[in-house]
Amino acid sequence: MTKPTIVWFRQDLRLEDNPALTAAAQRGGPVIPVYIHAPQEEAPWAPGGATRWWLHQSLAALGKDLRAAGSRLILRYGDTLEALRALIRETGAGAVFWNRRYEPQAVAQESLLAATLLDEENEIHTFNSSLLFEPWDVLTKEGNPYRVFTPFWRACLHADSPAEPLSSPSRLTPPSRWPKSVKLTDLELEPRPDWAAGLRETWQPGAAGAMSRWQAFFEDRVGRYDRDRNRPDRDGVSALSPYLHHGEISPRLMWHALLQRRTTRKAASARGVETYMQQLVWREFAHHLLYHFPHTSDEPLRPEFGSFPWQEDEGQLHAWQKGRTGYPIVDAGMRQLWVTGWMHNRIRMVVASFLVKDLLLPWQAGARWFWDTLVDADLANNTLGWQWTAGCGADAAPYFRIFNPVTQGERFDPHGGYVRRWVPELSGFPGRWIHKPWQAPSGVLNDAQVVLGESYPRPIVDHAEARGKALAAFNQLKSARAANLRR
DNA sequence: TTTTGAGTTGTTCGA
DNA sequence: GTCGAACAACTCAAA
Repeated sequence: MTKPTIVWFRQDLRLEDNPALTAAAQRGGPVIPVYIHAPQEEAPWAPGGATRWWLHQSLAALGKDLRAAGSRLILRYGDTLEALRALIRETGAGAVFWNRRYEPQAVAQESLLAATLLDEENEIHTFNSSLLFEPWDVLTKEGNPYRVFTPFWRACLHADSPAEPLSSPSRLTPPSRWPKSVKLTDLELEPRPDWAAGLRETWQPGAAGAMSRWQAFFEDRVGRYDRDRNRPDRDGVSALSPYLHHGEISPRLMWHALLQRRTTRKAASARGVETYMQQLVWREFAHHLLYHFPHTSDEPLRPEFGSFPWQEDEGQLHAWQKGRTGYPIVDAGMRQLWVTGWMHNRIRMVVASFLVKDLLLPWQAGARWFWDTLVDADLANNTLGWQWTAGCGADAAPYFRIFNPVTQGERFDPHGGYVRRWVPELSGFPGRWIHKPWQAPSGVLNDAQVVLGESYPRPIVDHAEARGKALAAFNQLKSARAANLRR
């Protein structure tokens, strides 16, 4: 009789297209699904508050899905190696299967685990469930990792297609006796005091929620994604990022559906489909970059940025975090993040540019805040996004590209619907002034019952002035580098 | 080895 | 109001 196989779940919280689970099921013996909560092993990037809330709901959903397949989800906490050893001992399992992760801490942890477990005469198999391509497979002709998106994108399109998605195993053989599991609440993932009301109203974590959101997006909206994706006042994006991060939907499943749609549908929707595929490849790019440049979650990819004259200002950082900068589009984004654990991508760029270029605060401070507040907090995506904005990353925005928060607001939230939704004290403001209330005539302010500096803040910096300072700071960096080169 | 073409997402200024 | 140019070189990837 085949010994039991342990399937160690992490960021692959689904049954469909889960290679480790399917392979374990195909061995024919009992399958023991387990999740081990060990945040100390992820330091300094242990899951933040919003992610932990999400994880709690997702583990509940995964447990339910496993029960429907005749199985269970065993929960443990503490040291991962010890937990796996204990399970092997308790169940007589002879093998541990898992889907790989690609972040530096996870890679190091996995190689140590694999070596130890192999040494103790267990069978180990690892799989790829989260990426379209392996980071070591997409390389330039020189054999180096790509640092520019467009050639990376072309290389992905020309590479062998990722494997077809696997269907869920219909039934998982249970062990003769289930090992003990702690209760989900024992993992203490949910916040106390409970601040998660906005998250609950916004999201349905878990594979079922992922699939219904994906299907709605794929049927109705992906065809005009190229046009609608920059409009935070519309439902133009897929909002699948938290599901992708936790592996509740398979990027391969999405990729194959998109590829097929691109070749069979008319040209009008092809552009939307391709633009969305590029977003999946950006996610891929981010993961490959962090794999190849593991220090970049904390340090700039371009070393000269190590001497950038970042400021330190707790008050301004706090105003940014809480959405009280006086720039409505920035404040709307930061409050959407605080309430829902998510922010529209266009607005992420706007608030990030504001932190880094208007306030000259270090991108790491922004990355850390996002890490704690986003339900989709993903080390690779977060790192790429912030380094891109700051100009110190791969294929980064040139330093003189400084977003004007008023222009961005007027262009992408032209009627002010997004601002009114998230900044209720401006809900009576007319569209013409909503992105620059400090310029509004006093009659407009009176009608909207807004007293600047009281009910809504005045701008904490003057953008034109801040822009000048940022350009000067970047110039300083440039001359410092030139001096270094001469030395 | 050298050369060449190209690079997610912007803003401002002046004609 | 609209348009093109300037912003500033630099690095990457491929031929």
